Amino acid sequence: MSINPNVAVVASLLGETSRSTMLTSLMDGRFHTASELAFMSEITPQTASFHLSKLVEGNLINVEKHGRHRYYQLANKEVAHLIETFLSISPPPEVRSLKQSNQVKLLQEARTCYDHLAGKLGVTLTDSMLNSNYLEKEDRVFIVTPKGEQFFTDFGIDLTELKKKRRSFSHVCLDWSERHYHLGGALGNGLLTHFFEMNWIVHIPSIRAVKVTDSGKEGFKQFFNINI
Amino acid sequence: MSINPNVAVVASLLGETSRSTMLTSLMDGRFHTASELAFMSEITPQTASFHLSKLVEGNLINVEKHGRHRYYQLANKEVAHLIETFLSISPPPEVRSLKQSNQVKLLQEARTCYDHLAGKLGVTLTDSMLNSNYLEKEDRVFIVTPKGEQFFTDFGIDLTELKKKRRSFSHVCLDWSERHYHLGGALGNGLLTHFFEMNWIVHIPSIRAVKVTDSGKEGFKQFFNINI
DNA sequence: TTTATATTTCGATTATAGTCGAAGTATAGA
DNA sequence: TCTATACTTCGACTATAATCGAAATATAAA
Repeated sequence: MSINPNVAVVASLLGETSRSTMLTSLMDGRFHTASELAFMSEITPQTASFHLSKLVEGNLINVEKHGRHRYYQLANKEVAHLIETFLSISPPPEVRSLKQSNQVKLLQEARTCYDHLAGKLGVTLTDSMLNSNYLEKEDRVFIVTPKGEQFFTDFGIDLTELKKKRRSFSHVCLDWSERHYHLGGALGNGLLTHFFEMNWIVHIPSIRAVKVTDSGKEGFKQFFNINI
Repeated sequence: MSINPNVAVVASLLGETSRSTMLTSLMDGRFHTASELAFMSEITPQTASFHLSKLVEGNLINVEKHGRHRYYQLANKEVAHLIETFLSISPPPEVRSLKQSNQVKLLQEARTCYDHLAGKLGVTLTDSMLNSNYLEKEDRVFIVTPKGEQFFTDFGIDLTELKKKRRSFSHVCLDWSERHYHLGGALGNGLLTHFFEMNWIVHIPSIRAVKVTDSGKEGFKQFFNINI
């Protein structure tokens, strides 16, 4: 029977890898569904459900039910601030072997973040589209300019089709390893899918890293002025 | 293989009750020995040793070896700030029964903190001694005034004896439930011991709370002008 | 209505962290 | 030198948290 505030109660919620991954994913300030969070932290929906109810119980996140989806969000700014403090003092992922060290390098270079492109390639690509005035950043979303509409259509992306999808069309996604944002949402996913279709990038087995192929190098240079 | 900073590594160190109690105890900014910290978190020295090495490993605390003692301290201001953030958002200890609720009330009223008096009584007593000019607060220690030396001697405390002890003579101890400081160190312990000897206070079994006896009520009124 | 998808609940398994007793090392003090 | 104290290491035990398969529930889509 102690009398001090129980620090361990909240801290233990953050002290588990799956939960801390979920919370870090929620640091973009957006709503995420249970399945998204499960996928991002590489656990089954059952386990995610288990963790999410703990986080709700502990007042670290809120949930809104819409149809069969549950939308989760960080509970308040204090929680976001707490996680930010942790992110700033926490060590980068442990590297115990040459293999892991190489994997980290590959992941830093180019990887998928949920269902769009992240890592240095993701950031560079987003910057390129901003510089070319295909996109304009507005707070937490990216707006496709008229010039951009033309470009994406020519490039082979069906914007009308993407807009139909019942999900965020185009939003800013924060990347805590690069400490910079990149393009997410349906458009981010559309581009990623198209890069795979055109064989510009290929999956690297067992991790989320992707590798730019020779034709990809040409393509990124020609269409986005990116040298890889 | 993730790429984000590993929040869970640090958080899990805080997410265990014994360790968070130790860290909270270290929030007074002073050095504490392994045995002190073991006692405060109510675990054996072996278990404390186990936890303390984890905390050192995780760069949350520092250790200095002097003779057969190990002196532990929070590693830096960032750590202190982190724990402070947690203390401010953490819930008070869980109360699951009427019995526990009563225990919390008793602990709030008067209890021992390591080896001196804390709770409302500890704070009131310290305030009284400051108001009567027996003590003067200077940063993190209390200075005994000439008037205070006279008082403590008359009261039956052997200051010369207490000063001989190889420990802090008189320091400020922070109390996170009262959010206020009180007297700790050899003098704090000397007073506590004397209160027990004179039967002003008695232990309440199984918790660290103490109860003021009838003669204690008279005594505190007469010597310290405290109404209980 | 039927089928597919999102999520939760239940039950069982597994891994591991916290715990302490026993024994060891190091230092202080007599 | 001997004894007491402070602390650590080792080994074993235990409780519990994270995990997932299977199955249930709720909603959307066809």
